[in-house]
Amino acid sequence: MKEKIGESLHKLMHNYRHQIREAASASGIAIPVSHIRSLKCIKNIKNCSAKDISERLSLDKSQITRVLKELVGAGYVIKVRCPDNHRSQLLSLTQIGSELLEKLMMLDQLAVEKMTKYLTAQQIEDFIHISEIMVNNLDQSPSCDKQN
Amino acid sequence: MKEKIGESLHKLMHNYRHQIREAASASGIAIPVSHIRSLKCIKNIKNCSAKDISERLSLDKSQITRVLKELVGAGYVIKVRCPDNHRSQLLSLTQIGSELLEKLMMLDQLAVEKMTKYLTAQQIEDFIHISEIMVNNLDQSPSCDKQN
DNA sequence: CAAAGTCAGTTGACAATATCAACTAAATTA
DNA sequence: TAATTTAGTTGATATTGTCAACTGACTTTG
Repeated sequence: MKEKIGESLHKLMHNYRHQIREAASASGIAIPVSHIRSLKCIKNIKNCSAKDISERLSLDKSQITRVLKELVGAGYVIKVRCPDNHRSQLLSLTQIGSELLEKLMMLDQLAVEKMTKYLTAQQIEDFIHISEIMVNNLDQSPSCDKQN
Repeated sequence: MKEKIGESLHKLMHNYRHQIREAASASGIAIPVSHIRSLKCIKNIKNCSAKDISERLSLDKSQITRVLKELVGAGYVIKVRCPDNHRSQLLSLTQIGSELLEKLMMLDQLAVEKMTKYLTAQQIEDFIHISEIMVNNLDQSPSCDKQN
């Protein structure tokens, strides 16, 4: 049984991402998933910096740099030098960035609704809980001393 | 709560794939995950064709063509024209392909063991079951009439 | 204070995964 | 036989992931 878990995850992930992209593009929004995830971080993290996103999403900081470059370029996000620490820079959503994210989050919610059809709240909760346990089990990987 | 599911999945997937890659490369094997998944298909599907892999893994057939090209080039897989249907070609593992896959599957099993630590068999089963429900919920996507 | 180290972010290079469209050759069917 | 379908290939390109070297700003420490 256990050995099916890997393929289940791959497939689920594939379908979920597909659903998100599809829904966005069906609404005339063309934006990669990583951009969406980054936007969410900026909204949810107080005084969010690039590093915060990188950590929250477990993505390489170089990837975040590039995502932000596009989001800033498109006018969805602005960077402000952090007044008390010139190394980091505070990110915030612009007006249109907020509006975009709002739409995207609605679409994401629809995707989740569709995905979790036939499931009870308890099942969903358990699922997330187990996911988190597994994430933690893998996180303290012995070869993960790098804290980038 | 529900809204956390997306990020949980992303993170879990990221860690799981990382674990697999890491374990393989720690054993001196350098091979992408998609190659491993394809090898598994060839082993598990009787008279496996490229199309079978593409369907089983929900991957684009062009991706499979390329993966197979490398696996054949590396001597892990051989293609034989299907005697009764010259359009398709039967895939099978070579000796070293089988040996490689055997090692890889052991590593994968270790990864799964690590990932599912602290989880009961029941929890794992439930998790997989719920995953499958969600996969199905997303599968009959209205915009998925393409049966590539 | 100045050299050495740390930290946040950037850049370049590249590997791996995903998507789409046009194409070939073989098989089906109408 | 002509039209269509099927399996696989190829080319192009987008997205995601990884690594290493680098800059500029802070911190530590001698």
